[in-house]
Amino acid sequence: MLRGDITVAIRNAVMTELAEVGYGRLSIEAVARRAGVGKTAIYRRWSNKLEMVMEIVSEIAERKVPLPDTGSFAGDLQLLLLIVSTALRHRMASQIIPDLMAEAARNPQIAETLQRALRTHQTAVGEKLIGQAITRGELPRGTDPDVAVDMILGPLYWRLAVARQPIEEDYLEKFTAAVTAALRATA
Amino acid sequence: MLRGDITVAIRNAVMTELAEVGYGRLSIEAVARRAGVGKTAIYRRWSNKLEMVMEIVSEIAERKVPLPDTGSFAGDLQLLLLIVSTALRHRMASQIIPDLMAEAARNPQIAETLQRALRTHQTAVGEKLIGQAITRGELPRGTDPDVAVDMILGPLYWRLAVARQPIEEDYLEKFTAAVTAALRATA
DNA sequence: AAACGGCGGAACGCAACCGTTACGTCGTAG
DNA sequence: CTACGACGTAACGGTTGCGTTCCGCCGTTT
Repeated sequence: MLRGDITVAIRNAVMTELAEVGYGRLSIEAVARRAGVGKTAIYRRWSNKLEMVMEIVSEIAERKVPLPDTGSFAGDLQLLLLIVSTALRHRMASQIIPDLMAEAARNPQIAETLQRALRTHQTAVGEKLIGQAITRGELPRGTDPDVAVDMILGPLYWRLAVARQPIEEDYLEKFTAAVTAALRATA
Repeated sequence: MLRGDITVAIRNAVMTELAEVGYGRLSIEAVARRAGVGKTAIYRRWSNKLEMVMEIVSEIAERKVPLPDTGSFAGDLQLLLLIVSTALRHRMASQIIPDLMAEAARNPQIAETLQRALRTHQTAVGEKLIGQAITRGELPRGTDPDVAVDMILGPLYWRLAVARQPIEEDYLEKFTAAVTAALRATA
């Protein structure tokens, strides 16, 4: 029986190492070193760097995020923005996600794993959010959830993970107003 | 005198290699191999992998892009979207940019180089675009160019470089309408 | 008490790169 | 015609990582 505490130590080490040096330069030896573990313990669990990283990352990525339902679209939206922006501010997310995204452009297996994890949540959240708003009459019936998701997550991701600019206090409010107006116009 | 054709061959090799394996795994030997050149030719020009990549990338990144002025905001916007989306569809851009972005989270020098190249263009385009529209009376005076840039580039980058979904015909139109509505609401 | 199995540690042969050096070739400037 | 300098090739010693193997330790199970 594989020891659970060792597995946990390895998982943590992989995530830390991933944030620090990225997938490309992540080495099994460094993971073992950081976890305070023999290489054998790792190879007893996974046979590859790729397999190891994918198993660990997708396990984390598939944790369900509770969908907001505050009673109004503006409330839902602001809460969602808050959740996403908080998540993206964390070092783990803001370093690991872009890194794996870049890697996904090269490795189909990474791409598939990531896309599944990401798109599943994405469309789920988008459709629920937009659906609720339409039911409430806050958005026109023809609103495109696809465009909506892009208009919501895109700027946030851009600003936090790409441009790496801070989000000031009034930004989220302006942004909420902008997105609401934008979505009404897509119908 | 260093031979120009050799320099060109190296530059091309670096870009190709960068797209193929990413910065983290890019090796001088591989660049030399691909360029059909000795390692000595490379070390005669740059002393580092970092220095080499930075010099080459920033040279390319700083090429000026003509700013659109079609006479109307909708026209400007649609042209800009077309330019950016075409650029991001190219393998070079869609692989190298996210890769360097991810790397920038770790390496301050890469971050600084990239940010300068990116933000310079970004704010220039944004301010010109928004400024023109305000002058024409198409957008209210208080329109925030900062938010505007995020609302324009964010979704595009997200969709093309992150989610890697195609952009259908009617998407750009819907998107143009959405952005226009969004910006009117940020004042 | 004995057997089992996961563990860390150490070492294996192999491969890739690093950054540097020495050498011989070849085109061009003087 | 000569001298220079950029070039490719090859090799250097050193480092890092791969994936594997063997060992001895130790807690659990039986």
